[in-house]
Amino acid sequence: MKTVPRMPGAREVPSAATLKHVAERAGVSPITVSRALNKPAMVSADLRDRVRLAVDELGYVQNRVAGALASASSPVIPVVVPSLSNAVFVETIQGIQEVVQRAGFQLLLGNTEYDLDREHAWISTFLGWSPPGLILAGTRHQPRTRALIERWGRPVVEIMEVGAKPIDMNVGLSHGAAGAAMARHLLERGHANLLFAGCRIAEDYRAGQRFRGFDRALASFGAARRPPLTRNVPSSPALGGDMLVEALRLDPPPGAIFYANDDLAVGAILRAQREGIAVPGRVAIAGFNGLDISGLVTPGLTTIVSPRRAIGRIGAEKLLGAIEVGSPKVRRVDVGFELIVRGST
Amino acid sequence: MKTVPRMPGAREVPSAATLKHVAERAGVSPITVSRALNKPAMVSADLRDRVRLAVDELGYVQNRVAGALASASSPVIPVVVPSLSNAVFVETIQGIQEVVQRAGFQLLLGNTEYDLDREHAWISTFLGWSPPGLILAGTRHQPRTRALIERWGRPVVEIMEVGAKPIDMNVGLSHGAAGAAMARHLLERGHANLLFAGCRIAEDYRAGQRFRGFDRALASFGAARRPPLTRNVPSSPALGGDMLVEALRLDPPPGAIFYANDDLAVGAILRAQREGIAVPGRVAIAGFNGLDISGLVTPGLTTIVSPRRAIGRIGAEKLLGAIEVGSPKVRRVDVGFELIVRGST
DNA sequence: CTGAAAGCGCTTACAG
DNA sequence: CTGAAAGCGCTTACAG
Repeated sequence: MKTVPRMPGAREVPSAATLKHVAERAGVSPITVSRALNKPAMVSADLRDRVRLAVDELGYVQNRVAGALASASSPVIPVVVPSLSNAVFVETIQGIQEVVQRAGFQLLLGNTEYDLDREHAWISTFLGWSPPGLILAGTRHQPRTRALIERWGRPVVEIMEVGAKPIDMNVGLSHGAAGAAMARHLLERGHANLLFAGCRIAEDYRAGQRFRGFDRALASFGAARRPPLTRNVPSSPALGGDMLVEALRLDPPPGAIFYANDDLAVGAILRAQREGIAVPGRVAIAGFNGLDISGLVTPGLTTIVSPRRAIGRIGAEKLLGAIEVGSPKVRRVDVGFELIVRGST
Repeated sequence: MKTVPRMPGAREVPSAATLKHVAERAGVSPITVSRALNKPAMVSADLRDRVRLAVDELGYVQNRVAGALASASSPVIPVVVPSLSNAVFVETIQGIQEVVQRAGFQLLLGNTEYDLDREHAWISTFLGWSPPGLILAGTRHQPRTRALIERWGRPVVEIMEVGAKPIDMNVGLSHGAAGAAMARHLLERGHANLLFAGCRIAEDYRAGQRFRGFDRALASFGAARRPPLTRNVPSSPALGGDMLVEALRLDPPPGAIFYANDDLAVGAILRAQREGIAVPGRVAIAGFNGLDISGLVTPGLTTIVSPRRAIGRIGAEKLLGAIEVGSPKVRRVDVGFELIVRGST
């Protein structure tokens, strides 16, 4: 392989074909090659074919970095999420991926592990890539993060929950309303001493919003309220089972448990089954998210379906729309939720 | 906000602080600012502090694109996987993320949906980002893809299965050996008429390797062999249940079913429970992957644990090692697997 | 430990 | 529909 000579600004790297080489081979200018590749409609069919041929012959791979520097915009969409352990975020990312990939963008993924300092670091790094827009899970950020994004000035979509004042656009659902809906359902079913159980509900503040919506609804119905049962480790089915056992030792024992998510709730049902705890006879169990497996356990899990794939898709579509034609009229989309009642309550 | 004047090569964009602005403010040269940020050890503590201060005052965000172009290398690690629906790849990605993030790299994620044309497209695009290395799930690629990567010449790790001839480095396990181990176990338990059940085992060729290892082992033990039960849709717990029902209608009905993965197998156990099918009395059930939930269903699922998080971690570590100090001696790591015997067999 | 010069490989308006 | 010139914001060796 050829190497470029050592000169100021040069590095010792096998020299790959560049636009210039393709242009020479096709007998056109580099500009024409650039257009044939990026805006084929602007180039005559004849030249387009000659360029295509030269590209194939040379095995030319476009240098996206140079393109991004020259155009001050990269074909990437950064997505910042708080966790990958939770299937919800993975499915949301899939929804985003579906849409942005079709539009020729790549996904840059940042995982904050529910740490707002890390969120700031990710966003700051990502902005250095000159992306045309940004997708963030959540509406809670540090003030400096918000300031950074606002100064930056390009389109942003905050997804998952609908929040008080979005930075730009916002797609999600009301977790407070979801919690309230579950409280009403459990009371209507005649359960008493309702308990909320979740993990890290300070960091996972959407779970906290569900708890507060749940708790306020209990108050409004005049039902007994109690503090949530919490653990400071990530959710898992095994933990949901442990928390069930712990909850049943409380005095009075809960007549129903509303788990912060289906991972926990499914684990509770499996544990109940294993230990012969009657559900919902002794204790009713409900979850949140509507994971596929919630319908397969016995009894089936009553849960609330969060349309997370749709959140990803709609969020990405709004972002792409704003990138292409400027920010839209509708800044907020509440995708709602659906209560699915099954045997567990 | 200020905008730059319209000139050839310039775009109408609010002008953000650049290295030059930071340099002016700190009273040093841009080179020094670059070093203070990227190689702080090369700069005196005094200048480092002045630069830091200027950076904060101006809210300077490093332009990674320009840095990548100048240095012919981006701080990104592209990762190409065949699916995100499968928890296995998500956990592998988490293992990779853990390691590369600590080293200051970002993850570029490509999902091929088990389509090798899309794999080629992703890799081709990713190479245009000048990454220092590449992580690919799988060892099967189109010849043109292999040629592209080999010409490129930087470190590559192929993960998931140990394959015949890695492009560069390889971390995974032998899926054939895993299939054989499960066949031996089921035969030792006295089960007969063993059946393999999976989805899309042509595209998901690692599942195919498990089947072939399983099938060859049956042959070597003189046990009855039969074609696999397959479906041409993605795996899911619900589908595993359906396939159980279908399998039991075969003549002769299987004494044990080895599912291609735990998603299917867990679904089969839940369905068996719901329909009162005795496991393992009427039919034994086994899976592959060792998902957490496999230990929580009743009966517990016999499965093979694939150390996927470790595969991600080790793969990323090998890649970073090769990026820093050149390709290592050990090109292949077989991480092995573990058979976990529970009540379902 | 610090700096001046050159260059990375593209794309952007403008003119034709 | 096509092209010449300038510039994007950094980093790389080299010299001091």
